[in-house]
Amino acid sequence: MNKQLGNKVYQQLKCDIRNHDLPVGVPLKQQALSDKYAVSRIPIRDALQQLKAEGWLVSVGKRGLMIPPLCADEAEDLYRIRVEVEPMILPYVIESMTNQVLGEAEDFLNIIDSNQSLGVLEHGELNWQFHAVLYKVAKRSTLFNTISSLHQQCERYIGFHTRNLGYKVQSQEEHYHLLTAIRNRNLRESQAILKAHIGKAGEQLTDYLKNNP
Amino acid sequence: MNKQLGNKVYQQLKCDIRNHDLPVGVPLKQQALSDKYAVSRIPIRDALQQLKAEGWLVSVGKRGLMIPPLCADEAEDLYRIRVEVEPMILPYVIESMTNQVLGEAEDFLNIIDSNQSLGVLEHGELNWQFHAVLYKVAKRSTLFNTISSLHQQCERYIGFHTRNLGYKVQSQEEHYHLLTAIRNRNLRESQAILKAHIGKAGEQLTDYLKNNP
DNA sequence: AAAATTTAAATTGTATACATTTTATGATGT
DNA sequence: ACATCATAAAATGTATACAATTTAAATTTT
Repeated sequence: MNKQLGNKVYQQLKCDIRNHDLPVGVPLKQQALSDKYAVSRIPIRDALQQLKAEGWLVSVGKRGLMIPPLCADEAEDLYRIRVEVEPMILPYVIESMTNQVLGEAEDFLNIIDSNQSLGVLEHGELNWQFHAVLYKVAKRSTLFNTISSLHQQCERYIGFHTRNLGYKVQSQEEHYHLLTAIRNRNLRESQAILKAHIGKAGEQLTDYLKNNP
Repeated sequence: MNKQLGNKVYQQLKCDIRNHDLPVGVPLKQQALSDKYAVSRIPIRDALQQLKAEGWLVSVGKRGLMIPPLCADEAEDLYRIRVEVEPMILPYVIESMTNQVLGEAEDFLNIIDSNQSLGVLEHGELNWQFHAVLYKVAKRSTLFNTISSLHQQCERYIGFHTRNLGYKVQSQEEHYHLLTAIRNRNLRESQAILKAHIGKAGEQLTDYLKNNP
């Protein structure tokens, strides 16, 4: 299961969708993509199907696949689910936490702090890396995969609220608090911080989307 | 996006996996499946990739895709997530509920009651139909899709606890209670019933799996 | 002119053939 | 006997070619 071209197309398309470089709501044509990326339609189809399975594309009748329009309801649902699900992994995280992993996580935060003018995409990626490195020590693959999937679905929306300089600063503050609570093996507090962290981001994003239809 | 053969293979494979008719943990060979179903490898690959995206198959290194072994931790995580997520849709369900949908849902329960000796597969399907018809009126596609995906991932595990005759009776009782609470537009009670309904099933299943390694 | 039917173009699905990669086998050397 | 490397076999990834389906256009009919 090592699709080289298929994977390349998959990555490229996902990147284009994240950057809003592709038209929303119109069906993608396999032929056009085949020409654009200079590969046959087989790897194109592989990439499209995978993107569909992950929610980056949705079918539009029998006409093909399209990039779904951004939707306040979707963002609201995704963040509200994350608020409930992500804290569920923290007991296992705290149970198995090591100093090495705490260090790795802190490194990600420092990288975000030091690079003042980070692109929206890079910031989102580093943000996920921070959370992921903590979640991974839990060794609960199902919980982790579910959380990871939710994060992926949120990716198209991040950037609408991370553009505010204010958000970035506050978000980092919450990250450090979370890290401290986990280091102290304080489950209740870490869960409360994470809940608030996700909930706040979700509310800001949802408000923005509702006011910019 | 209308794969006729691919879809047929997908359905058949999923059915075989659900019925535990296929060996677990060994990589599937595209060639063998191509011979078995008398179609080329292209639709086979489509089906495999879709099944992988939905968690019915997982990669085993670069050797291909295999049916993942059943795992108590996975069942535990899935049900605990469902306990938190599924009640989230009930406010919207109650808000938009109609008598017609209530009737449809009740029909499904009656079908389960009347057919005394229902196969595990059919019972699971009808059970989901009951929940789905209620959830659908909420018109929250993201929440619904997430719930649906979680249900799908649970499907391989159902049957381990639905074989007990006792469970079926109790489950139906809870279904009728849930329906009544929704009919009365009683949000708190309906959420409590649903939470308990899922939580109980999850515990029974997890206990069974932990005792039968 | 509007609706319905037919025809042509475009698009997707599938099969076959080939290329590439991976895995297994066996030879070689120490 | 064990490890290492070379070779062959198997399996997957990709391209091209063809078939079936769907969409659009054109024609006919009322």
